[in-house]
Amino acid sequence: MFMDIKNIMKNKNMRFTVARTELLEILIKESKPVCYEDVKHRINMDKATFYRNIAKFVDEDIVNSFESSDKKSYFEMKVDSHPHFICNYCHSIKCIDNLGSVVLEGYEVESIILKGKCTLCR
Amino acid sequence: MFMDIKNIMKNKNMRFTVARTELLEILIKESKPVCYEDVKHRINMDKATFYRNIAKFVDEDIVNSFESSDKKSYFEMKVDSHPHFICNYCHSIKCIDNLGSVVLEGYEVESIILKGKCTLCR
DNA sequence: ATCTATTGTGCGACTAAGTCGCAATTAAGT
DNA sequence: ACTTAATTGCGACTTAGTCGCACAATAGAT
Ligand SMILES: [Mn+2]
Ligand SMILES: [Mn+2]
Ligand SMILES: [Zn+2]
Ligand SMILES: [Zn+2]
Repeated sequence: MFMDIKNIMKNKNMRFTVARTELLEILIKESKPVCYEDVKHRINMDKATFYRNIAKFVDEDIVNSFESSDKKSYFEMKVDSHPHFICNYCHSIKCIDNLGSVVLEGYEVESIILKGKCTLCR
Repeated sequence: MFMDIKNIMKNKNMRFTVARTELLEILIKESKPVCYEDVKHRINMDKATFYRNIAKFVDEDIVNSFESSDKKSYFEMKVDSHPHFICNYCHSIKCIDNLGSVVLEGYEVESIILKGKCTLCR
């Protein structure tokens, strides 16, 4: 795992730093998308450092991002890309595995977000 | 149309005001989701007035809302609800009509957002 | 038509997510 | 070890959206 991150960095021509290692470790371990607040709660990382590294990860296709109904951005590793359900009422985010593939002529669909009322809220 | 808005307000037990009429007229005429900036560009309406009225419309199920990749909220009349495609690169929003219905067991899906690369950006 | 209770509007101050410039630090190749 | 370019952390800044409050407008009663 430690070695994995070092290799990812090498492949993407990015320097192997403590901040990036800690951030990627959280993203890899976590099974849900995380926001800056989530990361800050676990490790000491500056806002700017977080957002700049995340932007680079997104740029390098390592990480996916989307905006939730709580007006914050959430981030997740891009491996095993899947849809997400966001509750408009409690703002919880659920990863969805059992949804047929959605194809849209002319567009390159990178992520799918379903919004509505979750199991607990209805 | 003018009468329609008055009736909507009556049915929802909301006062019939100039601000609400102007805002609903824009939402009804517009064929794309709009943000505050879009509305401000067309009429003189205070931010607080806009967001408070929009929140009420959303609450009363007249209007749908979602967050775009430009970190702004967009709003659209709830009639003829349909999915939207948001480009992660140019942040354009397209209304999608030709997509099969998505059903998710246990959840009440209110809106569907597809994100990715639009026709122009790829 | 006027009066009154209640709701809506506009303004300015505020909040909070995210960005930017800059000086200090660190990674990585020689 | 040395050098150079990339990265980090800090504080200032930007901007979408919220809040409190004084004033204005609505809708119903008289
Ligand atoms: Mn997920
Ligand atoms: Mn639409
Ligand atoms: Zn919920
Ligand atoms: Zn585009």
